Amino acid sequence: MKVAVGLSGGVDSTLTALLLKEQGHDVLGISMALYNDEIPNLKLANDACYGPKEKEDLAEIHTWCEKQGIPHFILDLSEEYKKTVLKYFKETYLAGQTPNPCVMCNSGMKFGLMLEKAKTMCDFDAFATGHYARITHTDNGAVLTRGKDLKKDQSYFLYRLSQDQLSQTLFPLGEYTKEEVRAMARNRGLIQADKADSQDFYAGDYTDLLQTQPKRGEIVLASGKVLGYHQGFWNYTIGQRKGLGIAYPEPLFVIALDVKHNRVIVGPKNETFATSCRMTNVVPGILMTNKKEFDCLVKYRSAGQLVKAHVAQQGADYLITFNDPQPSITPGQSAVLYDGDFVIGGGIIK
RNA sequence: UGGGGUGUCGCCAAGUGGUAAGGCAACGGUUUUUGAUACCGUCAUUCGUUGGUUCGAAUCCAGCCACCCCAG
Repeated sequence: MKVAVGLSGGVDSTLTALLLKEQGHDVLGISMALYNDEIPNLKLANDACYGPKEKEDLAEIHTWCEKQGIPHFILDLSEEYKKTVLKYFKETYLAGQTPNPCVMCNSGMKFGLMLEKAKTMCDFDAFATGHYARITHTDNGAVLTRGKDLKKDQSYFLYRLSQDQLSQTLFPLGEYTKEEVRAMARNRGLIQADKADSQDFYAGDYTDLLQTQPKRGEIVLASGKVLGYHQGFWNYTIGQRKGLGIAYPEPLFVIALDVKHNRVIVGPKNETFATSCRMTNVVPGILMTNKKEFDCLVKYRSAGQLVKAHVAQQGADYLITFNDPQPSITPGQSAVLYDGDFVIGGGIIK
């Protein structure tokens, strides 16, 4: 089979390409170039998706592909990235919400525009990436499934993939743990084997991307009592504790952002809890077809735990009611619904 | 300038003769394909100041300084 592999230059995607090649597939590599110099002076960092370091990473992976005899295509998608991910990122923060850039990049760029563009340039039967997730094929269609390594599972970032996207995708690493992947990479002598693991969306100050001017506002308790000042509500996210700079008898967390008055509302831990939230812009998986109300597990923050909840459709949206009150449910973040390892669907918290 | 009170880390605050708790904040790190959370670590040789008593004081005494309150 002819397989196109999305290559970022890290251990995971590189090993993915190698494993597929070892399995006898006809492998070709595709990478996106996202950064052009339009936003100047961005921080040069080793482990971020977006930034000036990209050029170096692409050169490295290109060289590696040449040595492996893998055809490699670099697609310039910087304009598209700006129009989708960066715009979304900026608008969400300025609306007082917290974006999921990785989620949007996966569905819109990697499995979206990049895949489309690649198809116009070359021919392949399937698309593979180094994500830690699996796809279960059923009679009704493909179901996104958690990776075997639950510590590294990335299904949360992939829930917006459509049936069409899932059906042509391979996640070879979904069957392995990160440890096993690193070991396999070392055994094969991959220079990326011990590269730093996680990559941030952007390594520098987020205001570099928002391109806003500092604007002083109040940090207040729910009662309205002013405790301090900030330089723009968009620098905060709900649930945040660090960086408030306020000395108080107990730790304070951001509980709401008041965009209209440029105020950050804070409170002690017990004020961060809520029992329900509304989910909009929902992408239903096939397990959600014709279901208006059901119990399931929900992950409402990327590094969060799965928690029990009841989901009920309300017009175009869904109401999620948690069995136990949950801390810091954040508008803009994704809520992903699970049935065991299977992803039922997901949406954006309103 | 009569009376009373207070002065310990950026904020709050224990400690009343035996050699500076704790919370918050901050900083550093771990975890994390979202700057959340969580976790680990660091953070006053010094207690407004000067002098005295004592083997030994942040703790006792005296002067001074600062701030607060009540009176005038």
